[in-house]
Amino acid sequence: MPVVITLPDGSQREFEQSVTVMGVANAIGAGLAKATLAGKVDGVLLDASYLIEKDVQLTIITNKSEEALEIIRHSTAHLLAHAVKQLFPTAQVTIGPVIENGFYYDFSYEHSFTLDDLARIEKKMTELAAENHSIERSVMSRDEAVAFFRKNNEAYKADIIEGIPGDESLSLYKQGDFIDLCRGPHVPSTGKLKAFKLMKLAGAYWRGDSNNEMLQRIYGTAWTDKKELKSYLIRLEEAEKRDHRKLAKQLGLFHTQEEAPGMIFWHANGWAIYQQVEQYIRDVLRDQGYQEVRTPLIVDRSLWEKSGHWEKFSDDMFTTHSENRDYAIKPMNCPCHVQIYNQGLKSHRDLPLRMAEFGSCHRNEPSGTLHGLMRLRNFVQDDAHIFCTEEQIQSEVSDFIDLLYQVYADFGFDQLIIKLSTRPENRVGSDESWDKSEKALQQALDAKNIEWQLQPGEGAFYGPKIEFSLKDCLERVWQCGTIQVDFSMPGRLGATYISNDGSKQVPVMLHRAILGSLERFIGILIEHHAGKMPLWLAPEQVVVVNITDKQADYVIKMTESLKKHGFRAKSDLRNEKIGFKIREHTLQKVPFILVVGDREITDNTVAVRTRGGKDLGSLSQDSFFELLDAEIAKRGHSVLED
RNA sequence: GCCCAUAUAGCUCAGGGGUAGAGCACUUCCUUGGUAAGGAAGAGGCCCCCGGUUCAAAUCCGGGUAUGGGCUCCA
Repeated sequence: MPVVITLPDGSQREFEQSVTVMGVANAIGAGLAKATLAGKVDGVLLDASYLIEKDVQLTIITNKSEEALEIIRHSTAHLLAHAVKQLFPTAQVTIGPVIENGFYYDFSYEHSFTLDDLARIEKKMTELAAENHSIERSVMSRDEAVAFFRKNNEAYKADIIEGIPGDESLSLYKQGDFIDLCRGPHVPSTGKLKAFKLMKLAGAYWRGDSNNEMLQRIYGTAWTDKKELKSYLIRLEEAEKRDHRKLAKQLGLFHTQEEAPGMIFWHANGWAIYQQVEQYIRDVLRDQGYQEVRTPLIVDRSLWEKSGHWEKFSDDMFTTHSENRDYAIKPMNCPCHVQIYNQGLKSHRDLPLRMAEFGSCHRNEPSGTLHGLMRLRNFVQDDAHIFCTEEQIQSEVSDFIDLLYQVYADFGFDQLIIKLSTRPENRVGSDESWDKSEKALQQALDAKNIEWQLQPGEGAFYGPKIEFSLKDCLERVWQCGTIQVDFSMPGRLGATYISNDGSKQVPVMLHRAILGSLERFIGILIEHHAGKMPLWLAPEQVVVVNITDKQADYVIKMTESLKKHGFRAKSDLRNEKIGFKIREHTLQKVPFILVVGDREITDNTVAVRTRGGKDLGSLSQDSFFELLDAEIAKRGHSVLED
């Protein structure tokens, strides 16, 4: 039967009979055929070997196509498994998906792979690619496939297939003597895979369940050509230079040590940033009608039993005792806030009541999860709880989201990842309340045209939540802000208010944080700015340097004047050449360097240089102060930056 | 918590069964130099901790701890 193929440019080609994607490419030209990786047939990605039997729209996928990378990475994952099976025949394959910038493959193998093995595997992959094995698709029934993989001692694969409905047929891909179950599509032959690199070894639980065996995961990256690969590796290297732990050492921000794992020793420079952030949020919250409070660090176990945390999280809480009483070091502030709320009778007229605290919390996080400033055992949140009625949830959530966006913009963030997590299986509260509050959260997001992802079943046991996340320098996602509805705790801890009909009611509680952990937020902030903090946050804003000893008095006077005006400034009077001092302060990322020589003294000015190396010329003290004030007022919206 | 790797001077790192190495930083001296490294000399080490093997361990082996990369978890 003749088929008509419509190409992306609208042109049509007619074939006498059914034709493969590759066949069409060949008909168009040998060059295209050589470049063909796969085809998109009526919008569906399929192998180049796919036989077209009816009239279709066809896009030939080559290296230049948007879809090429995914296919290449997928095929490279297979190439990895192929190589591993050749070198380690008793290793069992499991799954090997494509991820951002690459792929991984999980293996079960009696011995641990070493870094040397990794190099050997990569070499074998290169060989297999050079041998240019054709990659052939075939189809099996589910039961055949199970039997096939069982026979080949691939228990994991067989398990995966057994989970697939029995009436479905499955596609298998064969390259050389390696056969894997796969949906496809794949490149036509291993020779198409030219730019890949194995990146790291890691452990990963079978089926993502920590009760299961730990498999060995090999991560790799793959690109359309060597140049792309190289530029990716360079980008990675650059990103690693922005690591907040590295910058913390270089800039003297904080340190950690063995005696206090998961806790931070803030140095003067880091603490200056921290204080700016905290004070900024404090001002914002006060303007938004929050009251700031302070509650104890250590609280009797009985309160945590009442709140339900003891039962669920006692293993993760630090405890202490004295005079036959057990205490927990608080892992969160909310039960204490309810205690403040409970002092004195509350009326519906008091609601919404917004209570904030920069409370220091401790959680005994598992050792393997600690990570720089991002995941700690001691952290401070810009935590607050809003006691309100169910009717007030929506507007409180809406106001909160507006506030959060405003704050993030002030810090220079515009890319947020937003997720809505809904009711989990184990939960408290009526379905009606869940319906209402999930809807309130969703509507608040939708009303602002915010893009968000749904995470069904991922809510807390006491209510649904919205999470606001940012990425670190290596694109890892960290939750920062959040707003959570809580139906449970106010009731458990006896919070009530008198409603307008005179009856006692239990308020709803909204847990909310804009930045989340200040430590984590500052970590991301450091990476986001690569250590070059915007002027309002910079630990040292200005350094005044003399050229020779002659200008020392003028420099000291200038520095004092800067300090008096509230700027963070210091003098550098060391007996060093001006170039040396400039280099040092530039590397320390001080936003402004003021150079004072005899000329400046004569003219009563300062020569202003930015850390980006820009010369702003000689300015009078007043005009420089104006420049600083204007720049500070812009916060993260600055355009002057370097 | 689990898997893998790492731990040497203040920092970045090299080395390796028998006096511990470099660069930068630091101290002192010389130098007073106009926009990213002036010169010379000097000082600096529980080679993460605890065991074992060995005539001898920083080095090899075992166990801890911390850190890094993942996985799981995250009120």
